[in-house]
Amino acid sequence: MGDELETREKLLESAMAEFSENGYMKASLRKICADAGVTTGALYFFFKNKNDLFKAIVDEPLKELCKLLTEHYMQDAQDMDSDDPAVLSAEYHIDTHTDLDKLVEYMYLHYDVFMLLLTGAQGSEYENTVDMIVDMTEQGFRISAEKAAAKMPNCHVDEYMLHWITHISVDAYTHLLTHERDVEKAKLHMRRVMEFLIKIWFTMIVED
Amino acid sequence: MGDELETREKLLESAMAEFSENGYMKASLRKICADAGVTTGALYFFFKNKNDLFKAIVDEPLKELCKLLTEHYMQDAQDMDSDDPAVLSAEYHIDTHTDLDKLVEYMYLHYDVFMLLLTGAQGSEYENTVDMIVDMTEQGFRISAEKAAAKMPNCHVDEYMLHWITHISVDAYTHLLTHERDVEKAKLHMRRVMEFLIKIWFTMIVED
Amino acid sequence: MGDELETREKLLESAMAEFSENGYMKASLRKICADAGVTTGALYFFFKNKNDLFKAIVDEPLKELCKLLTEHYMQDAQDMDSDDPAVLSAEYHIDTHTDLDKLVEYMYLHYDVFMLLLTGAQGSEYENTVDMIVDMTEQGFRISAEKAAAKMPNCHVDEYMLHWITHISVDAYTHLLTHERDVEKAKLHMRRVMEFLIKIWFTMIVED
Amino acid sequence: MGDELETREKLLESAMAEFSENGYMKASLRKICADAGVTTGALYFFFKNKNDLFKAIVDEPLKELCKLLTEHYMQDAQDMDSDDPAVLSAEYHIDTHTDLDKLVEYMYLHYDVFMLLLTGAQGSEYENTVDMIVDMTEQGFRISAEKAAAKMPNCHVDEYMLHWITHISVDAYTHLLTHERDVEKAKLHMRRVMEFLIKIWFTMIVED
DNA sequence: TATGAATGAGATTTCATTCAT
DNA sequence: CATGAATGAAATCTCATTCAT
Repeated sequence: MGDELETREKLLESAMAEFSENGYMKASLRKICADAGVTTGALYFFFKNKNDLFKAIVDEPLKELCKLLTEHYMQDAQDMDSDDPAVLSAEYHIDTHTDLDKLVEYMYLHYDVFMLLLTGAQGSEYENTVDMIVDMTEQGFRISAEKAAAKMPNCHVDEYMLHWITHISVDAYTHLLTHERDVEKAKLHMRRVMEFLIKIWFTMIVED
Repeated sequence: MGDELETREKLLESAMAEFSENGYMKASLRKICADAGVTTGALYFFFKNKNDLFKAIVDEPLKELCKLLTEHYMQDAQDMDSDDPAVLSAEYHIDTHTDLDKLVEYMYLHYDVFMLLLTGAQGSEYENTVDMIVDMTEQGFRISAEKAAAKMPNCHVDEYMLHWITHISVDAYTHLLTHERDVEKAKLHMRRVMEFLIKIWFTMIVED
Repeated sequence: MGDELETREKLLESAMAEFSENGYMKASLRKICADAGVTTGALYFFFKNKNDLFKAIVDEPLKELCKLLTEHYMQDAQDMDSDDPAVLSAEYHIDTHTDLDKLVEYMYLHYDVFMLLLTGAQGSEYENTVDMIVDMTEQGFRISAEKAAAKMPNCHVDEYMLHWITHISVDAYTHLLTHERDVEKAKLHMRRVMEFLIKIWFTMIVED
Repeated sequence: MGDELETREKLLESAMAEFSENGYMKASLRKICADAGVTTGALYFFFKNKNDLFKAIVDEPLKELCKLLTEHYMQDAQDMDSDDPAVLSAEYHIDTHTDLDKLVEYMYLHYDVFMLLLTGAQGSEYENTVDMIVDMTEQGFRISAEKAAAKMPNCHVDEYMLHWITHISVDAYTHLLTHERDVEKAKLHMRRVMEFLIKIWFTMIVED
């Protein structure tokens, strides 16, 4: 009993280790199997191929992350509908963005997985994960930004700045993961970074 | 005449294409040779190995870029020695940083090479080029920032913000290359991005 | 059934043939695989690399040979401790060295392997096998010779003659293998050769 | 003037070094050319191919050695025609074999060449040089031995012992070269070795 | 004389994947 | 569920040799 899961689990563990150490491309399935104490046949019983094995490690955490992000951006956009003129101030958003702590917490809960996704996915179907998240984020940002711009006379959203601010906003998380292993410290860093990102955020709305 | 250079040049061309399309690791020397219309032996007459071929493409532009960067950071640090209190204002630096146009111009002059270096060097000896540039930049930033901090009472440089601002400053160039192919537009984008980076820059100096 | 061993065995067979014909260095793994009717991948399932394949052929017989030699030299040295003055006579040793028949027999049992080891190992980790055996033998000879010298007034072992006699003693076996395929005849040859080697043996002990 | 010879000579020198270091097979013509400061084309102007280059180094000394050997063996055989019964004694030959000093001297005059021939010729047309010398020697030995046997009633030459004694006689020179770099010491060693070889020599003549 | 370029065949090794059992 | 065996294609690299100039 449990033996069925054990092999699969052992494979996932050694795959995690190998992928993290060498990245998707250079990772060797042979080594993963050897480390798990099974032969390649076993691996191919549980997983369709190399990519499928990678997916089994990263897909769920990634999906959950996307869910959290979507929720956050939707809330953000909704807030912008408020009549309160404060929604156009950085301070307002700095206060409301405390929910991003949850995001940091989740990422550090699956620290290894996200490190892998962000730094070792080249060659797999996840190699464009960051781009994908950036795209998602950009859509969220655009909606909010356009709502904000509508409240300001003769203003519109500058496309390049939207791109770039989105990019560094997402990138801030990658940077955090790769430079700070401690969750609590990470949250503190991120709060300060977020403060400045929000301040910059409004600069993407420019006069016509 | 010209035949002497032709094969080497053809190899460099098809190598450029293959490396750009597939990245260093997945690039196939066979394909490079086939595309150049020669045998693998010919390649090994001109280049020691795969890495050496890559180096032949990227090394010189990279060296020149580093030179430009070093010069810029040295000038920057020197400016900070001025008694003019304006050196502590963002505006001053926004004006003096127009020389970064030259950097953008140089990068776009070798657009393909820098795209390759920044996005496809994994597996080669250049896989840490971005980190290396970030390190260089961080040293430059730290010197200037400490000089600025010395002029402000009870202030010091925050390490994490230094890291992060350095990172996004360097990253801004990668982002530019990957999102804007036109040099002139690129220069305009970069000027605006730089404005905000400079504004943020002073926020890394915090009260004790 | 039996199929499991077949491929590995076929590979060892064709490897034996190819190594014997061309020596380790010139031997082609491609040819070995082709002769065995499998692809190179199959070879690398069973053997780590070219050297490992060679080892699989020669290691065990070599180890056994070393064991036999060690036993012989230890017995020899022990005999020298005897108070019987006959131990200083060639005749005594000619009688006691009949156990070397076993050595010849063992070598002819693995005739091909020892031919390969002695004449075709250049380039492999076994290229110094003969030197190694000579070293082992020299140690054995030295111990016995010094014991003998101790029994003779004002005598010591001459180093060069020790070297040389050791060398031709070991070499006698190589010579035997390369010049006589029949075991029984080989044993007869070796007995006569041994007679003379023993006679020479005492000449390495010279007056001070 | 002399430039023509210079390149050829430089090639021979670096070839000597490379062959000695790596043996014929592993030696790289590229490296030889590089070390000589020329390109492969130059090499192929002076030498037909790799083997021809090797030949240019070793052929003349080898031919001279063969001449010396032939002369020695012819003299030896002639001596045997003497009516002096002393020719059947070891002592007689120990005295007359002083001319072998010349042989040792010649070999040490071309020390590197003979070392190369004896230990690094595998793969070249000279890989059987030792065998060839053994064959020559065997012919010489056989003639002398048969003349000696004719003087002794009911005696004949034992083939295997003839083989073996020939072999170790030739081998003694290889052993000398590989174990003693000093000519004078080498001559002393060889005299002692020769003494015993001559003593053994007569044992190849056995009763019918 | 010698260069510089190029050939073409070969080497060993690694890999993800498949499949009968 | 898992093994052990095998595939087959591809990888990088090395080499002696050739040849136009």
